[in-house]
Amino acid sequence: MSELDLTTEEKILKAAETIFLRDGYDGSRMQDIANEAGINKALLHYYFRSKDKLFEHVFDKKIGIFFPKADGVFDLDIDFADKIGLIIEGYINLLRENPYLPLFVLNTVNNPEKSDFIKKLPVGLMQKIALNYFVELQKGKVRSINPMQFVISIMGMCAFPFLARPILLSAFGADKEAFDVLMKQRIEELKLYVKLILTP
Amino acid sequence: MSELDLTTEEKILKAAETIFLRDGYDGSRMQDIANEAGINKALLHYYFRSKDKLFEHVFDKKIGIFFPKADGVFDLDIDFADKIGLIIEGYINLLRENPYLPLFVLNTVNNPEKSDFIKKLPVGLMQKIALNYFVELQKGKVRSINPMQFVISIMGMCAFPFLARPILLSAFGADKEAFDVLMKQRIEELKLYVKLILTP
DNA sequence: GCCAAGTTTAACCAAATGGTTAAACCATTG
DNA sequence: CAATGGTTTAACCATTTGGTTAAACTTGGC
Repeated sequence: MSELDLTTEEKILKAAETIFLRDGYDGSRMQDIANEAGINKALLHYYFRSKDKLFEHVFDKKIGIFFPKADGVFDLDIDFADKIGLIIEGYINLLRENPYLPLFVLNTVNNPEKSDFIKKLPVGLMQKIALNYFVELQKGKVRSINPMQFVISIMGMCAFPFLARPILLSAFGADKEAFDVLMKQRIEELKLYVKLILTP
Repeated sequence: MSELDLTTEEKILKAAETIFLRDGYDGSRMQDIANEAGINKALLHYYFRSKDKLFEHVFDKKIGIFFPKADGVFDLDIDFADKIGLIIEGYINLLRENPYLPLFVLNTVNNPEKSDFIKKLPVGLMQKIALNYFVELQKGKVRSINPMQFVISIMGMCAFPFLARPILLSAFGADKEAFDVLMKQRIEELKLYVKLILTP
């Protein structure tokens, strides 16, 4: 099935993702999305009634990617640090494929006009990590720090470079390829951090 | 000098900061800024010729805050880890006063239409930290990791919670006050992280 | 008091933008 | 083949938006 075999609805959604993620909600024009999809602007309103509705479709899809499940990890018979390491590896590789995702999600949840969307956030994994940290803490197996701080640190160290990419490229004079190498390297780097931080 | 004693230009700039930081460039209306400043919309164009020009003024001011200097720190006669600790403390307290600053800056530098602004970034401190890390590394005083990774981690762990605030409040059922407590606590938390990561 | 310069305002304008409508097109089915 | 229902388009509409203009207002110097 080639690119041209997509249904109109799929073409619209794909185009909407491209434009919304690149330009943000306010910066996106329905005409731009129509052009990107190679169709008439009125067709957008035929399939999705309004810009808001179309955006919500895109957001609902993307939010599930940004907040992955990773349930299986906690059933594995390995150290807590190794479980976190697996989550980090999966997450950075996910963001390497979706570099604009973090800024898109953060903009939406910080937009006063989109505050309803906050209820939709599937924060289960974040809570699960904090909870498991707490359990390990009780067992005296990890350093005594606030589990919430730990979760924030993990998420931030994974997502921040993708948010600040233009700054990093500018500060360190790197290019796209160098950035991707840096992110691959970062996986092992963060696994080390985690072991250091967790060791009581 | 009360709030009402501000000159018109100062009132405009203050209002523009409020609106641009809250709503972003595309989400901001010149009329909203005029209302916030308590003046006529045409006055905006009298003092600053266009929305772009006004935005640039705000950006130039804010970018200097987001990228602080902190030069003095490196002349102090203390451990490298303590120098980084001081920078972290200053930076988190800065962001506590300017919680919308990180998203504002990241949006601007990620905006394809504002790519020129990237040249303006005063990334001196970032480079200085990386360089000093490298020097310490030569002396065998810190763990052997990539200095760039270290800088990214520090920045990310400081700035990310302010970017993801709505997510954190949602995930952990916290309120504004709890968040600020968490950020104050985070200063000591990050100082600990740094010591752990740096110790060879 | 009055002139000149800077300041502020109301009214206005053209372009952009989200959305609508009615007609044309096309594929399926009786 | 023609009727039907879903699909696509061009043209159109109302509102919003950044920006302009010309007149009114204020202030400082003579």
